[in-house]
Amino acid sequence: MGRAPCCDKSKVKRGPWSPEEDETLKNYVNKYGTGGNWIAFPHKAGLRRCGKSCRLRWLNYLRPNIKRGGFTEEEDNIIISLYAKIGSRWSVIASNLPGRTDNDVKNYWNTKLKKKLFGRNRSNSHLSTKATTTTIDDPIPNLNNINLHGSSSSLTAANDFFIDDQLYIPSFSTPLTQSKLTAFTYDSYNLITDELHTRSLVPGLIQYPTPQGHQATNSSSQEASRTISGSPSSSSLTLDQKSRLFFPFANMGDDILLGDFGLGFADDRGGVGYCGQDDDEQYEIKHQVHSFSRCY
DNA sequence: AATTTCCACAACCGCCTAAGT
DNA sequence: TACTTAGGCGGTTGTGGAAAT
Repeated sequence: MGRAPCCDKSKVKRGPWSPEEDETLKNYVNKYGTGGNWIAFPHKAGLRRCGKSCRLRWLNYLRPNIKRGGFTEEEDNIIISLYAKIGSRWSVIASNLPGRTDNDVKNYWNTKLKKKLFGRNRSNSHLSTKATTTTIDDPIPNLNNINLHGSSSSLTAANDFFIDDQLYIPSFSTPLTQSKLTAFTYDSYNLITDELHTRSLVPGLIQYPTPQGHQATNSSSQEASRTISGSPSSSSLTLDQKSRLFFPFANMGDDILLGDFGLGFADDRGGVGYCGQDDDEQYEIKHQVHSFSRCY
């Protein structure tokens, strides 16, 4: 049995708010406040609306100091950076943007910013835009929703997808509108790196492998369940090498977004350092990092 | 000019969580 | 401790206007 509805849908008005309703809501809140009970609010204020609807209308449009439209470059960068770190937690992202609401930020991301970054347009709008699906045109997937499987033993085609038990790299052609993700397994690690280095196929990312059999110590069972197998030995790697991600074609100073990990920048060798203080922490972080994106 | 398609965004739905009892 | 409930949140849908055909 489902949850009881918060109000009788047949007795409340739905759809767009009229100026009169807005005025009634505003006047009541200005006089008496919200009363701390949105469910009882519409009755007290004389509105034939669901309490949730009143709350949303007030929070997103009628309360003072709401900014509408006209996102600045700086706001764009904050959204992009936070999205890469925490995914689609719009309320958290919005809390970092004074005057912006979660709904506004979410709509802005879905309709403009994502396209601005990844170049979706009418000609390719057939590509999925479902937020719960990680698609080839969305190089910063929501890590909470990733549940994609597939295997590939060699450099894959762009549409061959990945995730569990595999490392993968995003690759970029120029311009960014051609961005795509390319997956590879540990088994194909050498092949990939050789391809990247010798043929300069695409600007991309190389991640050093974790030692064979190493498992994340993360308490999350989802993360910990990602057992790495078949990885080449890393005994020849120095700690410095192990602690870096390599963007062999990045320019020094390039900003690079690491999904679920944060913002880094390429050093003079195109490397991006981990934040981890010790081996275990670095490996733990490594297991959490599943997406990468150049930030333009 | 009429129709269709696309886009932006307001609003809704349903799930989760914290607080109250 | 278990249950109820309102608030909060993210995903999705509906709608009006703009653009394309």
